[in-house]
Amino acid sequence: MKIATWNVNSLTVRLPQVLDWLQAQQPDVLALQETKVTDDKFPQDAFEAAGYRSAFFGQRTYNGVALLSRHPLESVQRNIPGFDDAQARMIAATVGGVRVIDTYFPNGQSPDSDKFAYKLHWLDALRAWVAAELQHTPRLVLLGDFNIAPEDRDVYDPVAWAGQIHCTPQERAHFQQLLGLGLIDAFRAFEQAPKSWSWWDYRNLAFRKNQGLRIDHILVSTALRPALLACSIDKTQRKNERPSDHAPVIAEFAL
DNA sequence: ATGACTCCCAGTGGGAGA
Repeated sequence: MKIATWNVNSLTVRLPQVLDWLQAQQPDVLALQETKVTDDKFPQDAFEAAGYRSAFFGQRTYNGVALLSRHPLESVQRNIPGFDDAQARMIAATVGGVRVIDTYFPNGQSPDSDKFAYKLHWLDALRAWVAAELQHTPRLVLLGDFNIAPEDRDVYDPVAWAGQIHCTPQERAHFQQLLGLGLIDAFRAFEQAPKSWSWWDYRNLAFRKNQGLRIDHILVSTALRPALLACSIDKTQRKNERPSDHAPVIAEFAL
């Protein structure tokens, strides 16, 4: 079983690439972020023709998440229960007995902004809910665009980024608290090349210079860890003519 | 370097992203 995540930065713009990628990679589940489409405009038929069911939760202009799956999507949950949120940032479903939680963490803008306070509150709510979900379904995957670079080795220039958004001690502490629930960073469960990123700024020829951050993650519960076979970032997508600024991350399981 | 790019909604510019 192959489970992947990809921030597509507008599904309207990226739909042809997503369809091509599904065809090439044949993931069982693909979690999308920043779809930026309302539910009435979600391209459900195009995915169905490609062999994928979908569950989606979007809004105009910003945010928006969706799950594509070759298998039935059960117990679909949109946004964090009990957390009043005007932004579409989470969708979860159970696929083959695995709870799959697709998240688009708030960006946070800068540590002194209201958006940063919102990010921290959102993280509190997410952690509490994921803890409860783990009790209910121990086989769980939490994946998506976390907008957190967990360690200095996940940042191309850790000195320049020290204390900046994505790299603040508060955000990194939250990431560690998520791991503390009984989750493993799938990418770091295997040997990886140094300077592995999942996002590169569109500006400054950042991709060509390999100046990026690793902020897209797949966290796997301890109950599912024995089945985890591999985890990788697909950099080839960034070489498209009109790429997303994020690359897909893929985890493979013996399931 | 106060920037650079891309997307969106807009409308001949500006906000947001990360």
